[in-house]
Amino acid sequence: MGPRQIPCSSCAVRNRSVCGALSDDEIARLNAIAHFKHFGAGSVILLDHDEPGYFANVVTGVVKLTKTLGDGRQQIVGLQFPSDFLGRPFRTRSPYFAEAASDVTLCTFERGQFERIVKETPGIERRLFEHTLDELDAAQEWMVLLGRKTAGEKVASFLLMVAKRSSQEGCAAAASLDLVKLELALSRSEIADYLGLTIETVSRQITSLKRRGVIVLEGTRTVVIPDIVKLERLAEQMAG
Amino acid sequence: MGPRQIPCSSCAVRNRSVCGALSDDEIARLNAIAHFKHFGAGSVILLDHDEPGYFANVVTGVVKLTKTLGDGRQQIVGLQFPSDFLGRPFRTRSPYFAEAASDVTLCTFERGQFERIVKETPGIERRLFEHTLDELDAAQEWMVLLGRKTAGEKVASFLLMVAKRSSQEGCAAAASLDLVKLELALSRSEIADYLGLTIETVSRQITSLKRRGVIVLEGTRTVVIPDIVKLERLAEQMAG
DNA sequence: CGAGAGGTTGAATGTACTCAAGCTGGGTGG
DNA sequence: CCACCCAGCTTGAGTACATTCAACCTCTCG
Repeated sequence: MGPRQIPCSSCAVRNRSVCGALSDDEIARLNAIAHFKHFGAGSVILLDHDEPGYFANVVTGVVKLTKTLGDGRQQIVGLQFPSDFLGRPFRTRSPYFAEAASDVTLCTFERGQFERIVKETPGIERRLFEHTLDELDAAQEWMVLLGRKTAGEKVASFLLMVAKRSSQEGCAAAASLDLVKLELALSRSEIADYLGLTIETVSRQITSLKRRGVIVLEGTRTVVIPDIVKLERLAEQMAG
Repeated sequence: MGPRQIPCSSCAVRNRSVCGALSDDEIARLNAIAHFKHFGAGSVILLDHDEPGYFANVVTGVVKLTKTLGDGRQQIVGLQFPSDFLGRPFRTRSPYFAEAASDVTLCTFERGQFERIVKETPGIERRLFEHTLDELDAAQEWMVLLGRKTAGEKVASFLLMVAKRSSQEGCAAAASLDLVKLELALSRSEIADYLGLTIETVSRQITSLKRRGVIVLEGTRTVVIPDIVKLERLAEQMAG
């Protein structure tokens, strides 16, 4: 948990994270308080209703944000990929439970120090604001999925979303759109909690996509998408 | 559409809106560019994918924010009550369709002028940020409802949310919690679009609540809640 | 080789949807 | 003043989609 292992200049998420578009001086100040932290798949990052000790950029891996009802029903309300920012500025309590969906590396900033720097550097606050707006857009987009899409459309939309976020990581290399290959960070049960479905329904829909040749499975977590346009059509109108 | 008809000092939403906690100077600058606009129930406030000409505080009435799928399926992704802020700062295109659910009064700020003032007064940007965080919280809370709650729980949760937001308006007077009376701004069809249900299901659930004495209807849009605690229980576990 | 977690598949069930008819209240015109 | 109309809402019957319950498969790990 020592100081960051790599300089910001060679950080994989430097440009897309809140650190993007900051001046050298601003970066330097953040760098001074940054510490890398590693979390094994399944480990808890942030407790519900807890006061988080730090903010963080996701550097590698996927973090899932979960809300739970009194009787145990769960809903994943957000997935964070590399370059996403973890933590609510100006809020003392976390509204969700954060857990490492895969092995995760975070670039953390101790709460008090971070808030002090933010107060003095308006550029950072602006970046945080933009990230929050992105999160809001994603949440409202997902509301449409949860409220109005069929199980088939939900699963197709989920695969598309993962494909898009994953291809961002490897720069624009995978932007060719043909023959996308992706690794699912989530189990079937987690996918179900993200889509508002049950495990069995998710499994059946994935099988159905496989049978129709829309996707090819290698094992249970590696998905190849031969024709992403076909999948896109299925994400909005399952009939097509 | 002239300049604001009332001074900020006597504005009904002054304290809770983005104008709250601003200095006299900051308020004065906003006031200088503020214009009231009225919208009849059902009229369009903002087109999907459009570049909005202004930002605004909701002063009276309710604004609904809608997203639509290719085949016409709709989902309301947000409801804005008095003191809520309309418009995405730093974004040029609106991600949703905004419509007056009831008669609405907005306190508008012309886009360019507003952005100039925001740039010069960090206090305002901070307030906008806080409002965006509230919106994100609400969206994620609603994701749980859409993904994991039953029809009965959804309708109960909806009534509770309206009760809470409405009682805020009349100060804390209605905070007594006993015998809450509220006016629904939304039609059954709009409630359905907010809850991810059909008209018929919403109607049946409301009827069921009525039969069980949890609510009393006066006409179709006025709801009396004799025992709000009972409704709260139904919002999380319909069995209870 | 056995155990167990994660995943798939099958059959039966149930919740919410669809389709359809009927009701209610406000507004209009005869 | 009443009859009529229409939109919004309610109610009913049948259906479909996703869920539940259960069995089985498959891989990994000890």
